[in-house]
Amino acid sequence: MAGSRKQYPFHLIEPKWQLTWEQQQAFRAFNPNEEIPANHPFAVRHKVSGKVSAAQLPPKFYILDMFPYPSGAGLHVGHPEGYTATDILARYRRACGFNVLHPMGWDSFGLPAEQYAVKTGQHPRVTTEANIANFTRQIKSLGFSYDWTRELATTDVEYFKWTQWIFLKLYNSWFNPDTNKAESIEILEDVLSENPKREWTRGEYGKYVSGLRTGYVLTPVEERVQLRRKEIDNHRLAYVATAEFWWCEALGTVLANEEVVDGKSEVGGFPVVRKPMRQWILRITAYAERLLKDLDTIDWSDSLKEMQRNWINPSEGATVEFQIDIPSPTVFSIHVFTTRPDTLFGATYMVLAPEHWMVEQIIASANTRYRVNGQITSSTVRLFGGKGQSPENASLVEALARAKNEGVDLIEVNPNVNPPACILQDYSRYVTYQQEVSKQAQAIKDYREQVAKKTDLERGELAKEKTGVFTGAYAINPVNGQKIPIWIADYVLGNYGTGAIMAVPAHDTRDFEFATKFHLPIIQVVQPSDSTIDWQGFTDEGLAVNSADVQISLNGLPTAEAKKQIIEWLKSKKLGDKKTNYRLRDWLFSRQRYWGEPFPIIWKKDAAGNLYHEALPESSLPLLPPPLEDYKPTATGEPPLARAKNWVENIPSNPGATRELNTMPQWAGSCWYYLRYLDAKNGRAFVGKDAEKYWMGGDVERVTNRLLGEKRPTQGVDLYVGGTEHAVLHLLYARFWHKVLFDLELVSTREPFFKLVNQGLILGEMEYFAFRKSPTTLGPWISSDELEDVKEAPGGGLVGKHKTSGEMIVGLRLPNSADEVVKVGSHFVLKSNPDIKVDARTFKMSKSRGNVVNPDDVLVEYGADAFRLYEMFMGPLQDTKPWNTNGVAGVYKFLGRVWRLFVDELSEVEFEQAETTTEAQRHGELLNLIKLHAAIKDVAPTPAQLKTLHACIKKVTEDLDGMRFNTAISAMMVFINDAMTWETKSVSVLKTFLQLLAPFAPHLAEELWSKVSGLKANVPMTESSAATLDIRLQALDSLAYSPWPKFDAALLVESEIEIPVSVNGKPRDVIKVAVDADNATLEAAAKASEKVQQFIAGKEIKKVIIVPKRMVNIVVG
RNA sequence: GCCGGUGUGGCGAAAUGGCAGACGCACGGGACUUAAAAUCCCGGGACUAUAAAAAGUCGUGUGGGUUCGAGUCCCACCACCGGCACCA
Repeated sequence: MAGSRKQYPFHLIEPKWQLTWEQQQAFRAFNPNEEIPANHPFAVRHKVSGKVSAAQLPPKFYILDMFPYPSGAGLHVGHPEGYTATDILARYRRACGFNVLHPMGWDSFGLPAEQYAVKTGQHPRVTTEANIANFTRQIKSLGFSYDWTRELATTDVEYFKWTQWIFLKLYNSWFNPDTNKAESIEILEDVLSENPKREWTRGEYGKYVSGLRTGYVLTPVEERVQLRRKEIDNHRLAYVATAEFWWCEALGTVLANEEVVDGKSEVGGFPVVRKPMRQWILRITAYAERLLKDLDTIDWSDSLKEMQRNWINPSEGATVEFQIDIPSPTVFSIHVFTTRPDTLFGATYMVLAPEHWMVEQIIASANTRYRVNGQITSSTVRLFGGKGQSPENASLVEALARAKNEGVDLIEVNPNVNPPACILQDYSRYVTYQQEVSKQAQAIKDYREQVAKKTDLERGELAKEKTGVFTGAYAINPVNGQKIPIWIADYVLGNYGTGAIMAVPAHDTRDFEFATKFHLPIIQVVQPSDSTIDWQGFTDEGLAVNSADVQISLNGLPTAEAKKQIIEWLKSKKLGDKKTNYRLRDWLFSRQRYWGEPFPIIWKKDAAGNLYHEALPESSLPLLPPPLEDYKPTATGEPPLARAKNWVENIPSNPGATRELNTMPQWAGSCWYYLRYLDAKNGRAFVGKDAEKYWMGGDVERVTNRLLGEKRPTQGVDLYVGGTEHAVLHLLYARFWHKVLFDLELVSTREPFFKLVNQGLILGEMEYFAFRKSPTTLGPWISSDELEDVKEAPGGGLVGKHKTSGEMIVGLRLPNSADEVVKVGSHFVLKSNPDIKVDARTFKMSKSRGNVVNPDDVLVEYGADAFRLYEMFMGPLQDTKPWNTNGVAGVYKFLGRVWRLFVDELSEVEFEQAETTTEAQRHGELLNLIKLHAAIKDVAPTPAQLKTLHACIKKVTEDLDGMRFNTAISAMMVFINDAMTWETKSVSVLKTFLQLLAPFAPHLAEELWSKVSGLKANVPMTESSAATLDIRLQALDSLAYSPWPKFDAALLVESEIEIPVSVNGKPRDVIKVAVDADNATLEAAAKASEKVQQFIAGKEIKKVIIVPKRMVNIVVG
């Protein structure tokens, strides 16, 4: 194809129209009360200008792309796939009369720019801006109708100022479980304050009041302040917790889980250790239920919704409290979560996660003893809750009294409950316990160390065998009083449920494996309905057996009923309750990076020396990152920001305080960018209220989409298109922030994205592989059908197992497949040796494979319109599909046919000659040399032409509504194939066709539109100045804003139609009948057919099925 | 293992339960040309049969079922792709 003659001068047409659109600001979207210039095509089309209210504007259509990370590699062919789809729909909706918002921006914080900065010392902003410039050039060269006045980058100071502002909103809010929404933290502050502004003692805030205001009256003031602060901080939507991370001493940095392989750093293979670090976390789990439920209100694909559901993953079950059997001063009971409370009778042991806080308590409990003889000692008081505690507590007084009376000599105090609880224990039992636990203490310690070294992967999918150790302690099964051992094992995760389980080995696969390995008892409590199934390891539902005690019996109950009854029983005994657990974890929100939004947080010390955090006021935003010379983390593992000592320690408003050193993750900026587009230049708010209401459809009056005539409200972004890689994280995080903003009445819709479509992946071109024995020594060829389990091999080839010999055979890629491969029958073989079949397959595009297609190259050769058209013609938007350069040539040829339908060949030759003799700058003017084709005339179209046109309008319109771009394009090809045969071509028909083509190939359509429009000088002259007139003329006849054509069904009606006739369901002939022929006529015509006669002659006709206008089926015996 | 999706020519694909393969690529043939490119026209599911045409049989991953009629609906299975994965 290279070097061949151009199908049409796209190299001149495309820049010309891109410049025109930019100068006209043709695709600017207007907000309510924004000044609309009278000569803008939007003003002309909708007859509005000046400042116009939301009610006077046409209905909105917000169509959004997932904004890209501007990487150094530039645009990938996958980006324009989604962008073209949204652009086609934006242009279509604009033609339909909507006020279309179609913006673009940059998700520009990110690791690559920072890594480059670490290497070179250059500020990441420099790289980022260069990359944005390159992306902008590439995207603009594709002719998308973005409103560039709303462009934003998450790294813009004026943008991340508001990202920080939203963080402050999260920091200053808490989730009230009673109202099921976020509320201002001020409410909680007031509830807990010594002198509340309101009386909060009753209603939903009662528990906080009694917990902190009345329960701690005896503690000193400064401690009360501290406790209150702790209570408040523990409720914020943005909170601080200490979590463990992989720390690599040699690299001086924290590593992500994926960067750690086999306990060593992926880069360099240095040792890594788990290190606890202070982190910011967002309380997304509070929204788990709403994030799950509201999925039902939005129009996303099932698979996408399912992915989100899986991620949140609710499981319904119950919590159960197990008392610890052994005397211990601080541990009284362990709570577990189970989805099978009905199997409680089968719980034969318990397992704690190795990192469970109670494990330490168990070890510690063996090393301390508290013995009292009815006397208050200093240690009793310390146990009780620290200095200042008073022995006046009723529970303690009573316990002491009983200890004296009953001669029991040990008191346990649990200060973890409020008020502290006391129970009596037998000292001799305690000693036995102590010995047992001490024996296990070393094993526990060793095991925990061993587990800490494992990666999540090793702990999870790679774990072949269960491991664990006995703690020495026992618990009591509440339902039957059985004493069961407490183990620790890493198959129980610390961060799910309560971090502890009741093990029911008979009916849980994992517990069964563990119990088998460690010889723990296995008791059947569920009977499978099919008695041939072994009950051991049976995890399905059945009937409860062996599940009775004096207090309750579940025997004979089906699982569902057994669950219900046991939960009721647990509830009545205050030992447990129904509970839904979510797999969703809180969102770790801080990163040890430079190139991210700094937290508007400072750290202070109170009088007692306790560190606490405080938010900076909104007025201090934006908080800029300090300039640095070295972007690496410090040697002590502090984030890079710690290098800016002056910035960190010298805070004018807060002497003595220090700044938070972490930054926000890349997800932060992308959580709300779709809101900023609505009002991108607003300096006073993250988004203006009117703009937000109009574009998000939050105004109740306007939720019914007038133009679409749909009853369903279209709230939020009307269409959001992007890749599946963001199916979970980005889309979940953004929904979470949106819901918080909704609760705080900062946005007016519950969900951000009403309709969402995932574009499919574009794979590389087809590659062919031939197999041979020992390829390095050019061994004999082996046909691919002699192999099985053929897989991708490192290095880009394939490897498979020989079916008979079992030998591993390597397949090498054939670099010149067109020359080396030929098709024979249903498969490909080597040209040089037709007995050898080759393997043909496609791969993901990747740098290492060398199969990446660069859009710039395609554009040079075929132009933007062909590129756009091809990406849409490849197949359904959502499907994964391989790239095929020949396919681009195919649609390019189609555009050439469109061009040749319109233009005069001689004038084109003239143009081409002029191009060779004229200097390059003046080439654009030469387009005027090209004349319209002589066959195009201002005449009435023939009925046949009208039929072809209206069939095309119908198909394209319906396909656009259904986002079936590939079939819309084939409909246009059908039109062109037909139109090429017409002797005279009506301008009106061709103009209408250009309107259909315009969303897909806007440059070519505009160029031809301007040419055919010149044919009809139907615009009346006015007295306006020449310049205005020129713009007005353009605006009046703007293709982008010309109303979308409507098809006339009456024109599509045929007088005669062909319908198939089948005999016994097999099609035998086609008959031509009048369109309104009745059934009798159809039947007669069918039977009269000669071909049909051959099959029905002499046979009994049992039945004739007639579907009017569709088919006739004759059933014979 | 669990969940979701997809299986149709050599390839990308199309078909409200009603003529399977529209449209395009690749391929083959022809026209134009000194020639090539470009363009225009024609032909392509497999098999049987035939000089050719007509014709027939089989065909939408596999096996069943519903129906006058199934790529489409139902049941079971297989393969591939994607997500989750010791989540109690």
